[in-house]
Amino acid sequence: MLDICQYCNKKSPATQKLCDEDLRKLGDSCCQITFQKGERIMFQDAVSYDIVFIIDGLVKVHAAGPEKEQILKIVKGPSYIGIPAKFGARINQYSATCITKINACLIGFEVFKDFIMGNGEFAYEIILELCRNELYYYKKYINQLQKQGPGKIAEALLYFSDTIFNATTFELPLSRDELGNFTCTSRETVSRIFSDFSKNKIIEINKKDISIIDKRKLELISEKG
DNA sequence: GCATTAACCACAG
DNA sequence: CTGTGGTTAATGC
Repeated sequence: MLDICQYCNKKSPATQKLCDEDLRKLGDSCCQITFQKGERIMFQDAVSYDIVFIIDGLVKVHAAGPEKEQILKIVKGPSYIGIPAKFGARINQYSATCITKINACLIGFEVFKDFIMGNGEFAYEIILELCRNELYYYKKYINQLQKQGPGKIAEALLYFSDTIFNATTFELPLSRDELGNFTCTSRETVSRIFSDFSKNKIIEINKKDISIIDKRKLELISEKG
């Protein structure tokens, strides 16, 4: 039982920097859980307890706005999701819901903090992940403010293709409504742009199965907004 | 003015 | 939940 983390072959880049003793300490505070699709793993407005590490699977990070729930990010494991929650505030500022079945580790905050305090390499890996996140948000911020519909959708499709699935063919993990929310347009706009892209042979789409046919064109649309 | 873009509404499948 | 059509409002020639 104490060795669960030592022999785990799904360590994050940060935990790979831990020595055996620390891994044993981590094992004591860590518990691995499977969540089913649709289950919520973090609740906005609840007290945050643990750092959540997604081993595999897709998670939707979202928060309540004045009118509706806003999808902030789609996260693919391996990735931490509870770090800003726990370090930034006592109360969760966002929720996280599983899009697919996922495996996750819940890590005790104190232990996690001890590693950051005591292990520079561990801390460095965590900072790397947080910085990449921040840069991603900068980019998404500009995308959403300055691009028109087709640019936003193209951007999202490329994101799924390049970052999430590493494939030109994939199953869209969101409904049209959710994709509209994620890209800051409406579900109707998503529908129209999809059929438009399809007519112009940029993508092939059948329900949620998407194939990117003309990636160049998609990149062009995304760049030009 | 006129064209473009996209949200909102409504209705059908 | 989706796709489509009409309407409306904002914005830019």
